Amino acid sequence: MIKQTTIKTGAAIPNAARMSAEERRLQILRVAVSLFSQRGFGGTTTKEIAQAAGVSEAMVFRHFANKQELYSAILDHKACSGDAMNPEAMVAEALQEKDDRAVFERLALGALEHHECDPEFQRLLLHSALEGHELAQMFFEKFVRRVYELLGNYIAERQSDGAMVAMDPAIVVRAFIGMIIHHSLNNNLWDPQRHLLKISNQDAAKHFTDILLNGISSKAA
Amino acid sequence: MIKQTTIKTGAAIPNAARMSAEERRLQILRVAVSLFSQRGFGGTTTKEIAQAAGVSEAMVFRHFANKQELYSAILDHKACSGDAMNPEAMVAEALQEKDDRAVFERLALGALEHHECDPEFQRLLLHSALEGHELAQMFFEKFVRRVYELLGNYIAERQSDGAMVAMDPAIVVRAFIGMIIHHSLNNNLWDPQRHLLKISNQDAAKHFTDILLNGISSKAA
DNA sequence: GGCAATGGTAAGTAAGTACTTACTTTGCAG
DNA sequence: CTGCAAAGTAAGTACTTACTTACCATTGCC
Repeated sequence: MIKQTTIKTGAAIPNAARMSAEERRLQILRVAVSLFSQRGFGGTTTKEIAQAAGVSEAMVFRHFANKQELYSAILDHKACSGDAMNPEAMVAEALQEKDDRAVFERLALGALEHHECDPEFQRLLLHSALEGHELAQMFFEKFVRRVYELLGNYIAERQSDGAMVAMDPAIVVRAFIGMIIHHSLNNNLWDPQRHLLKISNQDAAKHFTDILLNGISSKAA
Repeated sequence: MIKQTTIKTGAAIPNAARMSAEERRLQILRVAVSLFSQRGFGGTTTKEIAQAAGVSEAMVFRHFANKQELYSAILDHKACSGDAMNPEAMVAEALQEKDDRAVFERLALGALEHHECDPEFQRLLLHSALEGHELAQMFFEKFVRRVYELLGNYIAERQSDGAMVAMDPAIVVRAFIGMIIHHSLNNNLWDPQRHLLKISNQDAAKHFTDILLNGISSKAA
């Protein structure tokens, strides 16, 4: 006869097994990511996090000293566990071969795919930027700045090659990043049903690159 | 002898005069705009709003039934009292004359200037979009959609004129709006010190239009 | 000058909020 | 089997929150 576990208290899932500390920590982190990205820091209560994780509130505070530390742990986790967080590696060979199209298109596609398969990240980042959290600033300094330098240097190089018209590279980078980020933001935040524009990431990356590299004016003009 | 008003209770400014209902309502609205744009809906307390307005909390609730209504009133006020909220009028003549440069540059400059002189608006809009407030959706439907249609139709027309290469107009619009919005967002949110890019609105509008219309590839290529 | 209407407040209340304490259960090494 | 550390909880605490009530003060009007 199987010894029925005494279910006095309502765990979220009846079969919810006892977890190791690390498992539980990660699980709390995961549900907190989801909640914070939906409602922001101020809009999410520790009680909700605990309920979503199927544990009591006390467990949240055993694993994280306070709400702020939980929030920081999340941003740390998200910002550092970067899969698509290494732009240099992503376009290294294209840079060497001076394959303009490959450089821009690959970067664009990388970003678009990343935002698509992890939409929470963008929301989380926006929330923390609006709330003035230091880690948003850190992400900006550590990642965005690098992309500006990487792309900016490449553009400067291609300009002196005579392959691109003279213009502050930073403006070009801003224009290109703007297309990509704004497109992701539309997909994730403003227009998730894609009423205004429904397009695959491949096509988006291709067309944004087309616009940047070739412009939309006809060659005949 | 001037009859000294009995200052028992601490109004923010000692000389704070008694206001008419409408004045007070607008004043509360103004300070609430500032606070909500800084901290968001959940992050702002009615007590803070009252203190910033130099009145008791009860006054806030005399003028607005509850916090949500105050928030709605703000978004209403911001979205409707549109000065730069009429894109059609802004570029009407340029559209008729088919002056591509004027159409895009004027629209860009209008948006950039608006975002610069009213940075709270962008923050407020982002907060409400993240929090899923219906008025963010409404703004999107009422304003953004109109810009897409306006610009999209114009681009389609110019394409059939043979003046622009064939490409889904919506993609072009998204690319262009992306440059502008993302630039404003950088200036207002991510990089207010302009470390990455310091440029006047005129130059930004001009260069973004350059990139969109002409592309950055040299004509010699 | 009296007096109603209106601008304004102090002091609540009930329901949260983040966070704690004191306690119970469970797996597992010896 | 046993004891003990670690996973877990119920029931708090001290404080804040949105919102209310019952009352005061100033103003313009007759």
